[in-house]
Amino acid sequence: MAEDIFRLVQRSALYYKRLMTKHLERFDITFAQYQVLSIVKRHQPLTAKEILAYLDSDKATLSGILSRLEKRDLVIRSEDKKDRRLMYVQLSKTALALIEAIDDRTATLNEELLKNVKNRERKIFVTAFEKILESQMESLASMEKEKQADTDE
Amino acid sequence: MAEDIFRLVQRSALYYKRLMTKHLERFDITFAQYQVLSIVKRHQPLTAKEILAYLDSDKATLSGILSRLEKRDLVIRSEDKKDRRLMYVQLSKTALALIEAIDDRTATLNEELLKNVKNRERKIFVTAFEKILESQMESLASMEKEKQADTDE
DNA sequence: CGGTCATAGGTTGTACACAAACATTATACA
DNA sequence: TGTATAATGTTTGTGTACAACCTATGACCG
Repeated sequence: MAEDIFRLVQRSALYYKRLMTKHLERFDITFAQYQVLSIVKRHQPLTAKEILAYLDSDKATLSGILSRLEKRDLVIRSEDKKDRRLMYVQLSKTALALIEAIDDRTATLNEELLKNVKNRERKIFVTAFEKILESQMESLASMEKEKQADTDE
Repeated sequence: MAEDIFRLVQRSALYYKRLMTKHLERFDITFAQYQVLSIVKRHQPLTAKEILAYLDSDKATLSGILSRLEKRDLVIRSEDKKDRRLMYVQLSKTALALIEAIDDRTATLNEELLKNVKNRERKIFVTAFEKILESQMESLASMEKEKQADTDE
């Protein structure tokens, strides 16, 4: 039972990623790139670390994504004059137009995917999901702690 | 709203993968490898294609996973005498013992993650999820069809 | 039989997830 | 002020997702 639920989650996430990938194909960007560009658009200018907080992804991964985006002139990286460890990220004009063009269609697609789920169900769905997420985060944290203890011996 | 729901799905899938990865670390196998080994254990011997049907993953990905598992003597690949295109996969004795050791703990972990979600909620959750999955599959199929049409011109 | 087509699987190339090691710059504090 | 420590990002290496291409084999049909 519990196992089935997590299989559903995994599967749905996989399908969603595939859908978005196909959806974004004609704009020639990947799902991960789109997510980064969306965050940047909403909060720019912001640092790599701040992007990570929104996406909770990994700095190594993000670094690669930003490099590819920069190479294609979709983002501009510039360092902070005061704290030179910081990298500020901004969208290029091309990217801004691109994201705006995509966002509408994405919203439509998302609604389409939920068309058979009634509002009442959605609420319960979200509530249950939030509880699961919380447990997952707790579990992750306690596992990290264990590992820490192991490393310290 | 719809957007938030899919963010939840993505996030939960990500966390689950991280959790399982940490959980499996000490057995020195990855989540994907564990999934493959589990399927094989339950249905062996079976062909690569059959594994794909259970996991709905990709043959290229599976091929790599099986190669790594074979190199570590966790699975045995052998071709069918009658139809020499087919590759049958079986677990080694080591792998069988390994999976049995892991499965119990995994079930416990899964239940743990759902401890705050009541049975009634679970049912609605699963129902809603199945509807979403169905829409996702439809959407994917129609996108594939579009692409097909484009290719054909 | 021979030719075409379909099927099972592997190979290659790009992007991503993530751990681990690294470089650079800030900060704390003796 | 100097030195240890922390914080921000990049690099490198392994495994995975997936498209596109390739190989070998089987199936069908004239």
